[in-house]
Amino acid sequence: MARNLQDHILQTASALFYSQGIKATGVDAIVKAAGTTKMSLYKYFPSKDDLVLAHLNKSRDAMLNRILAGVEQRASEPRQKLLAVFAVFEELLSSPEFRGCPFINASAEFADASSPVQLAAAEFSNNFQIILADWARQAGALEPEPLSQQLAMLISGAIVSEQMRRQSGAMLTASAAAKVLIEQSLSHAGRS
Amino acid sequence: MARNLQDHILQTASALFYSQGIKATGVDAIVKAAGTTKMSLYKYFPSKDDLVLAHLNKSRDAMLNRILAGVEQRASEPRQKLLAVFAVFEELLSSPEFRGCPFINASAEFADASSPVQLAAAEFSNNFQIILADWARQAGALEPEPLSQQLAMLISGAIVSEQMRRQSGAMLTASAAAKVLIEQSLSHAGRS
DNA sequence: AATAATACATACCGGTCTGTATAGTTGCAA
DNA sequence: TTGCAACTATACAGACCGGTATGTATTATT
Repeated sequence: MARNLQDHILQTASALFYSQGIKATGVDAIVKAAGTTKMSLYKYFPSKDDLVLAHLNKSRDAMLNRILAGVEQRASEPRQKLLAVFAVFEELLSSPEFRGCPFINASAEFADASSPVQLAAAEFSNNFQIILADWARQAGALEPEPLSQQLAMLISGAIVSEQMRRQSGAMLTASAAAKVLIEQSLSHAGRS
Repeated sequence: MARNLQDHILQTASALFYSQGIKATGVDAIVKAAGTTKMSLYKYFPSKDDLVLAHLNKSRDAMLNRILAGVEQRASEPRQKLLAVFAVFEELLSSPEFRGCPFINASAEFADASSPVQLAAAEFSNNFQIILADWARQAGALEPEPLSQQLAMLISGAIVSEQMRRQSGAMLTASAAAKVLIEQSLSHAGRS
């Protein structure tokens, strides 16, 4: 299954952290689910915090890769990519295992603003928005940053909406709003 | 300060729950901060869960009242009200005590979808959106529900964006997007 | 066959969690 | 003055938390 024990522990912990929450998941539960012992876990991850950060890094990479791959197979032109992102997230939300955004959730669980967890969450948020801004720029948007931030907010909002009330069709409604914002932003660019 | 002990305990707990997170706040900390004892707390709130739900109900009322009052003093016409909501939230975000939305955070802390906490979060989300939909309807929007959902998602998205990266100016950018969406929605209505 | 690395088993540590039991103190009202 | 209710004080129960200590079995390398 897993190439080595370290990866296996991280994968098990990651699934539990996401599905049950980080603070709600004890080290004992991780060890039991992974079929190993605390000693082995603490050999690879000196503390639970280290394991949590590893989980967030892993989730960040997985999420960004999934977004990039999903968009790449759906669209080739920058403008279409901006819309394809919503289709990718629509797919994510429709999974029964969906439990919100790992980073939004982590940010809510760790209140301290100077926590490494908050930093990791902010890092993902930044990376994601840079990707959107690049596409917006390539599409010819006059002001790519505001547009990309707006699209990111629509996606975040749809995620938390769907998290609180399933089957609300939030991402489709968000996608419709995105269409309007993109069109308006690019038509402005065309005029200049 | 507080009219009676029960209210005082609830108020103290509410502040701690919001600023530190619910699971991160122990009953002992609440009791100590309120200057009372566990026995008194458990007299009025049979369990911590009851206290948490009371906190969410209190927050829901406070939030809805603040939104309604803030909008009322900023705008009189429905269309302006839809925009005034963003100004109210902009004010909320600028407070140094801002720590995100109590309901989004609670929803992230309690993973179980059937938890009463999730239900309370969904209830607030519903109430808020009904208010927005009413205004959208009064403003003459052809499809008030999608528009109100989109505005709500922009607000949620701006909240979590600001929570992860302070001073990002998210609510202002969200407000600009709202202007476009409202205008587009109402011009469509005018055509019919 | 000797060695070293890897993982397991089990018991334990101090501390914190929610919740309770028991006893003492205050203030007010009949 | 007596009685009663509200509140306080403190100690404790029982479970769980993150993390550690000690020792053993398995496996691969040399």
